[in-house]
Amino acid sequence: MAKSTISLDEIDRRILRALQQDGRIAVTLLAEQVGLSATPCLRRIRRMEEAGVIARYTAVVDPTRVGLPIQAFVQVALSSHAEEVAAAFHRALEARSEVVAAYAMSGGMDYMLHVVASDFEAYAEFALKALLRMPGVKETRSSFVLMALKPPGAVPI
Amino acid sequence: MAKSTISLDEIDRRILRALQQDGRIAVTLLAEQVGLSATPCLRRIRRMEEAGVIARYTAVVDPTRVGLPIQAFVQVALSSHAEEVAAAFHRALEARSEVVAAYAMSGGMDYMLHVVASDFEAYAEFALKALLRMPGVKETRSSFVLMALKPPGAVPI
DNA sequence: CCTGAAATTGCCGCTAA
DNA sequence: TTAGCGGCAATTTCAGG
Repeated sequence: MAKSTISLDEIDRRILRALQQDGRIAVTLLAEQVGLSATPCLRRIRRMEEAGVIARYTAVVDPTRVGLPIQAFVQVALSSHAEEVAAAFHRALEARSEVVAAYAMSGGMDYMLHVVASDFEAYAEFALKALLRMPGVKETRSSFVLMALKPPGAVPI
Repeated sequence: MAKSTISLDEIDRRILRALQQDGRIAVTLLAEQVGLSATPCLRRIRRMEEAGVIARYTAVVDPTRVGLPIQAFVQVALSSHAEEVAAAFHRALEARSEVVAAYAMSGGMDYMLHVVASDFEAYAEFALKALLRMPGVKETRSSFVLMALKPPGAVPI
């Protein structure tokens, strides 16, 4: 896991597509699909893992099935952009597991957060007690997910 | 993969945590970690897969390493909320692989899209030629990702 | 292609309602 | 007693050299 872009040929891309579609596919089967034998196929996978192209493997858990039916996107503006304030805010985000993704953004608001919660009460607790009290937070704007039309999926390769 | 919420005990949750952390972990090892033998552990995994708790397994590909360094969140408002218009819009979204995630939202804007692109030109092409011409689209507002602080990660269980 | 390890399945035993 | 759950052991398939 390091460095910049490495070059990928068509076979690498096929491997990535297959692994995005099924992260637990057997290497043997995958090799067959991409027209390789298992050994070189595995070598390519390892190479992409080490280059950070494949960041990790994960089971995609449906939040609505595990008691987390509330999802929100929250835009956050900081009052200060001093490095120290930003760093403290980042640490505060790291510590909250409700925040499943966080991005620094261009434009009016400084951050975009993706948050899950078990109910509105839990969400309110997070928004009012945790988020608004994080270092430097000036303003937040929450929008709730009504329906996931296209759940986080594969990157086009 | 169907139905509503099934009940999960502490062992199920441990399994989910481990599988979110490493989607390719060997069942044998996982079983050991959660204090079971492989057979019941695998049975629980299968049960959660079938219940849709585990939606799928995937390799997490870093878009910046595969030539897709531009990411944006786009809010979209439709001019009509007629079911037919919305359905056509949903289909149009499905067809665009740049759209890696899409949600119907509460509040001012109707949708939130997560979009990846190879460069600003490609993004502009998508935004102007594709998105703005999708059925019913009235207004869009794009914000670009400057940095992923917390890349899409595990749901807290 | 080969060897050890893992996944999977059948079968049995235990426990609680 | 029966439904549910866990474990052992045998078999098939896979990972990695």
